[in-house]
Amino acid sequence: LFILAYEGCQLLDITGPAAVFGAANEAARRQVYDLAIVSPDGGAVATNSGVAIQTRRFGGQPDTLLVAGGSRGLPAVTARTDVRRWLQRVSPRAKRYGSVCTGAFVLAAAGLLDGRTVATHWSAVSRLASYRPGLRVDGDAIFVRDGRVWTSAGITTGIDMALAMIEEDGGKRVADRVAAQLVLHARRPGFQSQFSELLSAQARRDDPLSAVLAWANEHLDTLDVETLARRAGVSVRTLHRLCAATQGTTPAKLIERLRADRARVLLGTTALALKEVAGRCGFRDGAQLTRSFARCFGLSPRSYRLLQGRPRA
DNA sequence: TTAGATAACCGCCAGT
DNA sequence: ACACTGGCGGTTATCT
Repeated sequence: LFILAYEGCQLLDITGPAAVFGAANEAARRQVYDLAIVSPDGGAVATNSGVAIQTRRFGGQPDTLLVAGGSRGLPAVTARTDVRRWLQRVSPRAKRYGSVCTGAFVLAAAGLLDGRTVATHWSAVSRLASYRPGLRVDGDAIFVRDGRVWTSAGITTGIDMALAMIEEDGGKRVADRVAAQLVLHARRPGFQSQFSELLSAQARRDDPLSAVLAWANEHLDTLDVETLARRAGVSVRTLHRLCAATQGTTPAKLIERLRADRARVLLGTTALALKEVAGRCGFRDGAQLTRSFARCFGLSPRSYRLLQGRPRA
């Protein structure tokens, strides 16, 4: 199992999955995964946080190959023809390959994502979609599996994806045990919105709200506090208490957050008019969306879109 | 911007 | 006694 690192890549994209596979080895009491961190030139590689990791030069045939994301170092790796050629040679024979975060650009540059549906960091969704023709980006998922190709969204979602790989290899029980070992209270499925991460991260403990929140996220139109309470099978009063205790917030704020999250995805990945975006997220109108968006993110939908349109990883 | 209308919030208390 | 729930109603926030 190889993870491709490079100068300026994201440290957690490497250490997150590495910790998960390492924990799987410990749980199994034998080396199920033979982990190697590789890089274009080998040796010590400085990650974006300044922490250096030891690597060896790429080469050989992995059964699983993951590419870490990064911002500064990304152009340099994607430009390396020797790395691209190696990726193109080993990926057809790998059991699976994929990326974490913006690592998708490295695979895309090698043409290995053509015709696939993939995930990447939310700030890079539109840029990746236009990077190669015939590449579809799911801007909402935290990770996507398309055949042998696994791609995950921002940073920590690499951990969730690694767990899903372990589940594929060793079954649900093994994956659950690894998750428990790492004190990840609940594993997140790939289709979960990357913008609801805050909510779902809070909902990791098996609290009674996580299920109803997932439902809420699919029914953002016609949703209000009373509907949510009915769905949860409790009174409005109790729903308030549950929200305060488990999420540290109120039901209406939770709903608003889900709506604003959805709006952020649509604004970043589509050219839909504000009014249309508002409608799809359950806001009454554009003005409502603008106010709510500002409350949640501190800027207007329009400003957000302008920022999105200016590529910067 | 303002005001009247509506929805959400939460302390309190009684019931289970 | 304890833990929890649900309804009431005044206050506050948000919407139109």
